[in-house]
Amino acid sequence: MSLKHVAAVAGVSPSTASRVLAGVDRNVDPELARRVRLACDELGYRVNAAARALRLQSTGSVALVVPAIANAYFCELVAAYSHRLDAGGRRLVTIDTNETLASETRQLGAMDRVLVDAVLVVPVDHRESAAAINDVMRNHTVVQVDRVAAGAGAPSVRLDNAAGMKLLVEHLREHGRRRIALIDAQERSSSSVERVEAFRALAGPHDSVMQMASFSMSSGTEAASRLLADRGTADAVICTADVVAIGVLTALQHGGLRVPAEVAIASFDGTSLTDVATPGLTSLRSPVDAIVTASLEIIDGGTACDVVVDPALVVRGSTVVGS
Amino acid sequence: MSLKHVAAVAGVSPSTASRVLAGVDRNVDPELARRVRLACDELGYRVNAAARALRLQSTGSVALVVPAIANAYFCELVAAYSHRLDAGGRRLVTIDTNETLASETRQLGAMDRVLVDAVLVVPVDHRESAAAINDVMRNHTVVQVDRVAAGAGAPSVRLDNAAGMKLLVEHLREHGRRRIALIDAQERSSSSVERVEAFRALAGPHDSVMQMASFSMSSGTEAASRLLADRGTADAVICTADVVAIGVLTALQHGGLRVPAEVAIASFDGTSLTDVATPGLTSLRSPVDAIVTASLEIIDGGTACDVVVDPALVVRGSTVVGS
DNA sequence: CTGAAAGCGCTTACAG
DNA sequence: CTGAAAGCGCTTACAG
Repeated sequence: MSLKHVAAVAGVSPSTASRVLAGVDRNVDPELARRVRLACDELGYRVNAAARALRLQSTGSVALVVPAIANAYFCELVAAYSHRLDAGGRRLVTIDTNETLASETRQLGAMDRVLVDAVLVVPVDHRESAAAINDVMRNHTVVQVDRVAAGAGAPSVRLDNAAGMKLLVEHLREHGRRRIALIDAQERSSSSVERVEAFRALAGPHDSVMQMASFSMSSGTEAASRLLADRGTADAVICTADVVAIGVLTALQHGGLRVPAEVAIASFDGTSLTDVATPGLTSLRSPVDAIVTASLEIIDGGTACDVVVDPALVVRGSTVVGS
Repeated sequence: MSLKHVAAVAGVSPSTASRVLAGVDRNVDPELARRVRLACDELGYRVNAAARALRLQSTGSVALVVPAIANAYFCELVAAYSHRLDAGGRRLVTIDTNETLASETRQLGAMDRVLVDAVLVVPVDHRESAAAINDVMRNHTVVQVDRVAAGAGAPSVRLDNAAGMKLLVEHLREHGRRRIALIDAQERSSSSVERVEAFRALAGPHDSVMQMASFSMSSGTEAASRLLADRGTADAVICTADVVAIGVLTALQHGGLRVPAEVAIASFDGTSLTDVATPGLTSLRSPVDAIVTASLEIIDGGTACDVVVDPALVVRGSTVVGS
């Protein structure tokens, strides 16, 4: 099962066997190479990951530590990183921390059992996540993505949440909305903190904030039932995740409210979910490709900077009739 | 950065330093232990994953290779495995193969760069995936989950798809449906093959099958628009994924069809998505916990058997008024 | 072109 | 209780 066995069967030294398998060093007698490959097939040999990584001091893998892949936005991030790394002969391993600090701490603490060159992390908590992140940094290149933890020494790539919120609120104001309900979740995440703060700064006396348990469609339906309970309180809704917005949209419609006539709905993220509802969902498209590019550049280039990317407002029928 | 440095700073041998850090072997002079821990903190030392794994011949990690985490069912699987392993001091690393054989082959081929003890794989293709799976088996304990590939030598844990389809069809028939449209995707997956085959065996002259591109809500909305185009063709829909069913349900309602009065909708999976729509979605609840338990038992026990689990029909308002 | 040797960083019998 | 030594499986200068 080891290279030594293969070499023995092929009648060569481990050095030669290694050269053949690595594909490096073209200068190997074709006949010997053939024997090595034959021996591999016979023995069902596969190189040992740990030994190889120990020797090379590198792996081709990157970890992405996300709070919850059930959130469509993180799904999109996973897909984008996975695709990009795959194209470059590397791979992504995703680790879910279930939006809990305890699990995040455990998972980051155990990164020394996972073979990766770098760690991309979406911190669960805007304060408490710092310790675990600083810990992983001892061993790994780390980049904070989408969210940050105060006191964490890792570079970051994130959205300009304040600018995004401003785009959404101004868009709704332009269309006459004066009673906007912000529906948020995971209030301990830095993005929530930033968004809620930006919203309050722009809010008028009739605007309000509602906190839900999680970024999920069911949070959306639950928020909608509260909204329906005091019908008329809100003439617009902003969700901090489009997966929530989809739930809100369909549930409000079922409750008999006309969208956007009676209630306008808009959200952050702008994943492909914005297409599935009727009407389409006005959202803030996150430049996922730019985020992926910037964070991988930090990892590969070793430059430790903080990058802020701009969202773009995409107007659809959920806020403006016929869009 | 290595244990040798730590030992040097603490004024002990690497052996002693290792004993202190591993926590094993309580018989270490408390004073030496203190010095070792101090040195660790000072130097920011963290154990090297590759070296440790090479020495111990084991890691505490398990890989789950899924076709697409955008499918809510796989999200649920990820969450369940992750939670269970986390509780046992192990961890899950998830790898997405994007429902393509090429990516799956690359990812499985590169499992020798990822540090895991075992690989749980949901094969993309019911035939072509076998080669890559047999390859990984050289190095790893492998279990096929949810789908299988013909010719793959790995044990498997899966749903009784034929029984599930029978439950759904009979339920719809009992409620008078005679024109059932089966909406499927990923027809090269073993689960699709089994489900479509079971459906055809039960199908009458007015039942039909529609194949979509992917398991996503947008596939559902697209399928719905086709259904609406020839209104009256179907009086019931079975989706092979509930994420698709949610798309179908909301889009059909927007198209003016009453559910379940004019069209009944039911699906496989039974994830938490079944709650978010109105009416609730009748579905075949997959026993995710049983799947997780069975597959981890195979991994841990080393027993190589094929396990088939039974789905349970959960009736909601999408097929029977008021359920 | 090929092989013997060193070494990646760790852990654990083994001897003291 | 502690340390010197061996070895996990691989790769790559180095010498030939």
